[in-house]
This record gives sequence, structure tokens and C-alpha cells, in this order.
Amino acid sequence: MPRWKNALQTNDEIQQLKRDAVIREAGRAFSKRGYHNTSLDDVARSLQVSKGTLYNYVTDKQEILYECHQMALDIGERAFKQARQQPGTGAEVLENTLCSYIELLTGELGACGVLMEVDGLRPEDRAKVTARRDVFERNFVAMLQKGMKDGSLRKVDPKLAVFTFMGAINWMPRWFDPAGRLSGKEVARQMTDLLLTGLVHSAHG
Amino acid sequence: MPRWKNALQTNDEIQQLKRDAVIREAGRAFSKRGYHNTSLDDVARSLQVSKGTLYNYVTDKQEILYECHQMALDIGERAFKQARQQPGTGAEVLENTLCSYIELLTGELGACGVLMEVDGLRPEDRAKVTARRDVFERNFVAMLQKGMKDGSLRKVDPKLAVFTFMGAINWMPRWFDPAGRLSGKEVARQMTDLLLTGLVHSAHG
Amino acid sequence: MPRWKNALQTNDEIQQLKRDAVIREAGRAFSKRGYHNTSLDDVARSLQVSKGTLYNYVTDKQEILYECHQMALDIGERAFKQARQQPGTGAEVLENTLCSYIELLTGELGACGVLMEVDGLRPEDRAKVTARRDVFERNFVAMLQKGMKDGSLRKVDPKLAVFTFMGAINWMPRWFDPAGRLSGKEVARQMTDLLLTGLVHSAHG
Amino acid sequence: MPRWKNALQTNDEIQQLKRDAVIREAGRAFSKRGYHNTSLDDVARSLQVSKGTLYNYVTDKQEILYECHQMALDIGERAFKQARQQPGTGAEVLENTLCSYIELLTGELGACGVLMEVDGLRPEDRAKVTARRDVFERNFVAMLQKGMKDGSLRKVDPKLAVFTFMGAINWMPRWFDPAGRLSGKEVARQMTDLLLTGLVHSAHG
DNA sequence: AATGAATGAGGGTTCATTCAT
DNA sequence: TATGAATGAACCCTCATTCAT
Repeated sequence: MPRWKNALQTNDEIQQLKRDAVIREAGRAFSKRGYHNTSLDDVARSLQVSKGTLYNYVTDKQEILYECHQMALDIGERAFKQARQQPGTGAEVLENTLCSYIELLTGELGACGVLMEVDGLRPEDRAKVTARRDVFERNFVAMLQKGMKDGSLRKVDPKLAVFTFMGAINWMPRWFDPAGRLSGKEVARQMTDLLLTGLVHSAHG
Repeated sequence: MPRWKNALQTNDEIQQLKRDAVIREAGRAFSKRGYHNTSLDDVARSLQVSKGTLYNYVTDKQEILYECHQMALDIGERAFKQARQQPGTGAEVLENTLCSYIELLTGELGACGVLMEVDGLRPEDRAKVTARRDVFERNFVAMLQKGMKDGSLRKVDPKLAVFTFMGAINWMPRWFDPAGRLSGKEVARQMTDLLLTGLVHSAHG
Repeated sequence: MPRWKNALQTNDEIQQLKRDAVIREAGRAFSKRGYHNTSLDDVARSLQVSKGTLYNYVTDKQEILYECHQMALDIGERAFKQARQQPGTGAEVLENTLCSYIELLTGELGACGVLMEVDGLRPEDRAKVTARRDVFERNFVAMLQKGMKDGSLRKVDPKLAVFTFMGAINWMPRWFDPAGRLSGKEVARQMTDLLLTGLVHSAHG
Repeated sequence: MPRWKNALQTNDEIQQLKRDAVIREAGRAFSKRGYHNTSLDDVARSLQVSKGTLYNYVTDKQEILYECHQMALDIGERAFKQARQQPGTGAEVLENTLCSYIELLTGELGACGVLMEVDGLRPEDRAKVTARRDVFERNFVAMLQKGMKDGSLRKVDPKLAVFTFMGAINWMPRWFDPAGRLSGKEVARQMTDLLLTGLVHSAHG
């Protein structure tokens, strides 16, 4: 049996944890102040290490941005997967998805605010990110269309609805305060309600 | 009678027009790519002049950003004023306001996307902008509360609702294409409907 | 007999007068704030013309500096010539020279302060100016040596004395105010006295 | 006992030494060619580092200028303090002061020539420098007046005398060569003598 | 692995100079 | 001749990145 019951992580794991910390902290800063507004000195200072140290864990700033995009997309896809596993009308699935997504984002606060920073990516990364985001948006659109088909959602322009929702959500890092009046769970619930109730077809029934 | 029926503008007017063009073009670029992502060389190239020429019309980059903020706030206030002059329930007033606001923004496309770039402002400008934006947000909140009082709007957290709306709206420059499938007027109508119907109390009647 | 008794100047004369005004005004500004601290916009504003107009009278900024140097050297040489025409001991000649020089400089206030700005000159001009200045300094040194020979001046290092005098004089534009307490003539008298006789009281006992 | 007898400097000391080197080198260049004539590229080249490196030690060019002013004023005040500690007539005190001041300046060659570059300072620094310089000049004037009162100095306009002395001294960086014919100490002695006793021979008869 | 000094490219800004009117 | 808009080079400054220790 391993000593310390494996509570001591291997060097590789430690490496990975530190790398994650860098990306997470950078993501938080990017979200709040913007990618170009944030210097790696800022990030290093937050982590109480020197700037050079960051380069032990990432190759450059663009890589950090890329990883942030991946994290944000991971979260979105996770929300989608979770929701799809539960049965229900299109409206119910959408509600679950949005609520999960928002709550997850309030937890990983850094991740979502970078979604607008596509220009900072290096071309090959941008292609990957854009492709993945397109899939995400198409899935989102499809989810809405399914709801419209089963009658649980009003018939609206699905793209416009997706963009509207994404805007409302992506704006969150600018105002959400984890230590504030409303918890992440509460914000997720209320915001979902706000966005959705308007969409539920029966509202006009 | 003046020559040319005054169709020829005076030098001062030309100056002003050029200055406006600079601010508008810069605003467009700021909105799409972000303030720090946009170099004045980019802006100058768009206008097909040299970078130095810009300085005949503005004192520095921060001033451009400030003017963009002012334009965006002007638009918001104009929308509020227009809506307030018409009678109606709180819900109706809100609907008019949102619809006007969104449509105006699609026209002045450059203006709205800068609203997140507060850090780039010089301190005294930031104070002015923040103050004005606070007034704007308070008015917005008050408008919601009035609607809740008269029963035309559901009772929700008004601040959260305002932030949600602002997010949806501020995201527009990232996807709206004036030459696209939907006109500005159409987008305004549909988006307002989407955001509001969820808020109308009667929806739950 | 010419019409108007020649009170009307020819075009060439007007040209020349304007050119002089440019150089004089620029010299004043260079003296007070330094050559590189002074933009041609500043000079143009002082003359209430536009910057472009200056180029009708001078080919570039370096030429203005060159002409200022020439003016300052003219003044120095004039002072020397005037003094040499009067008989007297070396001390008396020196006194006359210094006094004339200082007073002339207070009149042409712009000219003297540029003497330190040698680096701004274009190489060929710098060579000319340096050569002429060297002659001036050698004449100055020779004048001191003559006074030492005829016993009217103390034996000191003549170069050091010349540099000391030049420093005291070249510093004047930084503090002399034509509208101030002391007139140019008064300053010239007192400063000459101070430099020649010294500050120690007992020296005259 | 510390290793190497502390001959090895700490990092902080090295930092400080480098910062001093930057300021000193810049001061030398400013003195010889003027503040605006000197680019930081020039200074960096002199120190054989890149321009960006300078910014590890100073915040900006204006700070360098400010520190140069401080150095020059420090030297002046040190000269005053040293002289005041020794008894003697006003004339003797003045002689000691001038001699100390000049000699100190020949050592810190860079420092004195910047005293004319007040416009380059940022406003708050300029206020501090001006205030300190005013104190310096008032002390200087007071020293002269004391000498006039005790009869050891002639009665002359004390302000004019101070300006004359300052001009002679501030001009030094333009001609003094540490490797030249006269040492700093020698120059100090002779120049003080010249300023105090004057050039006229008969004064000592 | 961590540091901090050094580098160099890029962007904002000024200003001498040119040019069409 | 006078104007003022336009240009482009030069400079200050920031910051991502590298490297010796």
C-alpha cells in the first residue's frame, strides 16, 4: 500500500495542478478586465510567483487563452450532456441546461468571460475553437428547435434567441460577485427563469 | 441667398464630420475586437489616412473611448426619453424603451460594444462615465419597479433583470450584421419580445 | 525721386523683415525654453500665423537655429569691434566690451540663449558656427592676455576666465526680464562691475 | 563573520548601483546635449543595455530628470552645510561654499547641467524642485547679505550676483573635461577666486 | 523549479515637413 | 502668400518572452 494513502501527489500531478491554477487565475483576470488589459505580471502577482515561473507551465499567453476557451467550452458541453440525460420536454431540457451552465460558470468564474476574445488566439487555435463553438451553438439551436417542435417552446428565431442567451450569460463576469447578495445557484435559477419564461409557449396559451 | 444653398459645408462642419468618422470607425473596431486589441493604425487604415492624421481630430486614444461611451449613453438616454413620453403600463413603457434602444444601437453599431471597456478610460472620464451609467441603471431599475408595482410586470430581482438585459444587448455587436438576414428594426422587435414576454406578469395568469 | 520717399518697402524688404521676425521670435523661444522644447507651432502661434507660413521664409528649423547662432555671434563681434575702436588699457577695453555685449544681448534677447544648442545644427552649419565661435573665444582670450601684459588685469587662466564670463552671460535669458526691476543697461553695468571687480569688499580698500 | 567580508553586494545594493548608473549617465548626457536632445536609446547605448532595461530601474524619463535635479540640489545643500560649519566672515564663508560647490559638481559631472531643464519635469515634481531651488537661492542671497553687513563683501545687488554666479557654474558641464589640463579642485579654486576677487588687477594693489 | 534581469517588438504620441487649395 | 490637413519618422513606454543563475 502506498505511503500516505496517495495523499501526496506525484510530481506530474503537482505540475498539472499548478498549470491549472495558472489558467484559472488568468481566466479570472481575462474575464474581469479583458485579455489585452491583463498582463502576465498581473497574473503572476495574483499567484504570488514571478512572471518567469508561469513559463514553466504554459508556453505562452496565447496558450492560456486557448485553454480558457477549452474550459469554457467544456463547461458548456458538460451542461448539455447532463441535461440530455434527463427526459422531459424541450423546454424542460433547455431549462436544465441553462441552469446548469450558468451555475457551473459562476463556479469557474474565469472561464466564460474569455469567449469574446477570439482575436487573441493564434490562427490554428482559433480554427479549433471556432469549430467547437459552432457545434455548441448548433446544438443549442437544435435544442430550441426540438422544443418548438414538441410545442413546449414558442416559435421564435432560434439563432437570435441563442445569441441573446449567450450575451446575457457572457456578461455575467462583469457583475457577478461570488461573495455578493446572490449565490451562484440562486443567480442561475432566477436568470434561467427570466430568460425562459418568456420563451415558454404556454405563456401565450 | 447663400451659394449652393449651403450644401457646401463650412470648414468647421467638415472638421466635425471627420472627427465623428474617426470616433465612429474606432467605436466599430473597439466593439468588434476590443479596445486594447485595436491599434490606431488599424483605425487609420480603415479610414485610409495615416495614424498621425487622427490626432488632428482627437487628442488621444482615451478620448476616443470616452466619446464612444458618451455616444452609447446618449443613445440609451434618448431611448428612455422617447419611451417616457408615451403613456402606458410599466410593461409597455419598458417594451418601448428596449425596442428603441436596441434599434438605435444597431444603427450606431460602434457605440455599444465599448460599454465594457471602462478600464481604458482616464480616471476623470471614468468617474463621469460611471456616474452617468449608474444613473442609467437606476432609471432602468426604477422603470422595472414601477411595472412591478402596477402589476404589469412579474416580481423578479430588478437588478438581476437589468444586468441580464444589458448583457444580451451589449453582446449584439459581436454577432449583428447590418447587411444580414434581419434588419435592425426586426432584431429590436424580436429581441424585445423575447426578453419581455418572460417578464410580463400576465404570462402566469 | 521715389514715390512715398521710399517709406513703402519693396517686396523683397518685406520678405526680409518677416524672415527676421521669424528668426527673432524663434530665438526668444529657444532661449527661454530650449531648442527641442520649442515647436514651430509655438513660434507660429506667437507670430499669429500658421505653421506652414514659416516655411515661406526659412527652409527648416535647423536653419532658424543657425541664423540665431549667427545673430548671437554678430552681436559678440560687434561688441568687440566697438570696444576696440576706443583707446585704453586692456582692463578698460574689456570692461567696454563686456558691458556692450551684455547690453546688446538684453536687447536681442532671443539670440544668446541658443549658444548652447550646437547639437541641433546640421553638420556643415555646426562646423561654421564652431569655427566662428572659436575665433570669438580666441579674441576674447587675446584681449585678456593683452590686459595682463599691460598690467591692468590680474594674471589668471584666461581660458577659465572666458568660460566663466560666457557662462554668466549665457545664463541671462533664463532670468532676465526686460520688464523687470533692472533695465538692460543697468544689468550690463552691474554685471560687468561684478565680473571685473569681484565681490570681495576689501579688494577696494 | 560574513563571507567575503561583505564585499559582495546584496541584490538590493546592485539594483541601487544600477539605478544610480542610469541616472548618472543620463544626467551626463542631459547636461551635455540637453534633456530633449537625449533619447533614452542614447542613454541605453552608453550603458550598453537595451532601452527596455532602463525601465527596470526608473519609471520614466521624467523621473530620471527629477533625480538629476535632486542630485544637483543635494550637492548645493551639502556645500552650504559644510561651509556653514566653519567660522569666518561672510566673505570667507562664501568662498568656502563656492569652492566646495564647484568641486563637488566637477565630480558629479552629470548633475548640474540639468538645472535649466525645468519644463521637462512633471508638474508635481516641478513644484518640489522649484521650491527647493528657491530655498537654495534665498540661502545664497542671505549669505551674501550677511557678508555685506559684516563689511567683508561689497554692496551689490545680491540677486544679480547670485544669478551671475549660478550662470558661471551651470555652464561648466559645457566645457569642463575631467581628463583635461585643470583638475576639478584646481578649477574650483581658480573660479572661486575669479568670482570673488574679480579680474581687475589694481584691486589688489 | 523559481527568479529577476534583459530583450525587442509593437503601440501611442509628437512634430518637422510637404502640399493642395 | 497663407492656410491647415496629411504624412512619416522618431521617441517614450509596455510587455510577452528568454535566459543565466
